[in-house]
This record gives sequence, structure tokens and C-alpha cells, in this order.
Amino acid sequence: MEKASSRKSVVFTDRELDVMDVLWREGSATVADVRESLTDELAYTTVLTILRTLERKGHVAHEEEGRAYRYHPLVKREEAQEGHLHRLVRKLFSGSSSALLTHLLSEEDLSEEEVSRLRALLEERLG
Amino acid sequence: MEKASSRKSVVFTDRELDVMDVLWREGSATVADVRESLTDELAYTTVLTILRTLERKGHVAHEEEGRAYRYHPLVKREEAQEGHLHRLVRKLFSGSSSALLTHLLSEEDLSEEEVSRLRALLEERLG
DNA sequence: TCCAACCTACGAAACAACCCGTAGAAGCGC
DNA sequence: GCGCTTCTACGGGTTGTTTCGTAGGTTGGA
Repeated sequence: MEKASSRKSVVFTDRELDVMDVLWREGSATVADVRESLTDELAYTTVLTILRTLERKGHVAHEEEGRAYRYHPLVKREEAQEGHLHRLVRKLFSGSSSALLTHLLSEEDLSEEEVSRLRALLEERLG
Repeated sequence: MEKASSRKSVVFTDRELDVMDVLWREGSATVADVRESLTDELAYTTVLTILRTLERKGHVAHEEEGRAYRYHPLVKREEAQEGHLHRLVRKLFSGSSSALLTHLLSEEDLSEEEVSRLRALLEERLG
């Protein structure tokens, strides 16, 4: 009997990611906080709706703070990164992480500093 | 005046990716071909609809072959990889490619061979 | 007290993704 | 010719995303 990992990979929509990004950066935030931190100008109720959706999906929770709600993330940024990354690898890179890495190394513009940091990481990995 | 890069980054939906994957692997394919190559069992017309959508979006084109259509991709897999990757980096990794690389190196299971291949790539990059 | 400001709840419109059924054209076999 | 198969065209249903307006509650101050 296959006992699969019961953890479902975490994936967000574009707008949800914008909102989650604020929560991850600030730790927690009210609706007004989120709205102010977003680069796109959205109506107050729009932000609230997104947060309510995220809560329904189990990605955030809230507690009352005065007459407002304070929302905080229930999933870590790292989990989302992993979820989206796995998806990308599976769907576009034929399941090969190294193909993605190769692509990144050759296509993206990395600073000298970044390159050498990666090299250090690889060395450690090989060590 | 800001003259932005006129190239819009190529992004596909999940199902579209499934279909594009077939076209990229086979070079070109008829509706029936695509349908057979897909792992999920979809109705014939469903596959056709997806292909027509992709054509409307300018991602594939077709020519007649006998009484059927033969579809072929207009965008390269690499372009899609780049598009999705950029999106991921921008939305989840704060625009830092190296953060993604670091994540990949530490989290994913890479074979020894893959690791050394990457090291070679990195050396080349540094040289 | 009463109004303006701010909050949540709710509904709904617009659009896209996803899936498929039916209609109708075209060809093959008998 | 006639029926069966195979193909495209088209429309529609369901669900999810995104956006916002309106309603109604609460609070702080004039």
C-alpha cells in the first residue's frame, strides 16, 4: 500500500501571491495594512475578499484586533516556493531540477557575488 | 519615456502545458496524436478546444493534413521555461535568481552527477 | 446625540479555465 | 448509395479568479 506524502503542495494564484507576499514580509497585517503595501491599487473590499478566500483555503488565519481583523500566514514562504517550484520542474523541466538550474545559470544575469556564493554552496554539497 | 521590452513573457495554463509538452516532444501532432500522448484521458473535443485556444493566443499554428489538422508550436520550450521562471522569481523569490538556486541546491535531491555537471557550468561561468 | 469614518459580510458581474456534447462535413468500405 | 468512422466548428455548463458595490455594524468625536 502506497503511503503517499499527505502534504498537498501549496500553490497560489497571482493575486493571492501579492497578498501573501505582504503577510510574509510583515509577519501579520490588517486589511488596510495589506492594501497599503500592495503596489496595485485595489479597493478595500477587494483586498478583504482575497484574504477571506485565503482563509477559506486554510492559508491564513485572523484574530480580532480592536474592531479590525489581523491576518497572519499559516504557510511559510518556503512551502510556497517549494510548491510552485515542484510544479514548474514537473511541468516544464521534465522533472529534472538540474535542467532548471542549468537554465538559470545560463540565462539569468547573476552578479559575480551571487555566482561565487553558489559555488561555495556547491563545494559544500560536494564536500 | 520608458521603452519597455516589447516581448511579453510566455505563460501557459496547466492544461495548455500538458498539450504543449506533447508538441514540443513530437515536433508536431494531430489532435488524435496529442490525445493519445496525454496521460489524462480527455475527450477528443476537449483536446481540440485546447489546441484552438492555443492557436487563438498565437502559441501554435496548424496546417491541413489529409482531412485532419496538424498542429505545431510557435514558441520554443525554452521561451516558456524562461517565462514561467521569471514569473516565479519575481513573485516568490523577490527577484533574486540566486535565492531560487540556493533553494534548489539545498532542497532538491540531485544526483552526484548532476551536481558535478553544475559545478562545471559554474566554473565556466567564472572563467 | 448624531454623523463621519472605518470595519466586515454578502452578492454579483466579468472573465478565464476546463470539459464535453451535438451538429455537420468528408471520406472509406461494401 | 448508405452507413460508419473521423474530423472540425460551435455552444454551453461548471468552476475559479478578480474586482467591486452595497448593506449594516461599531466607534470616536463635534
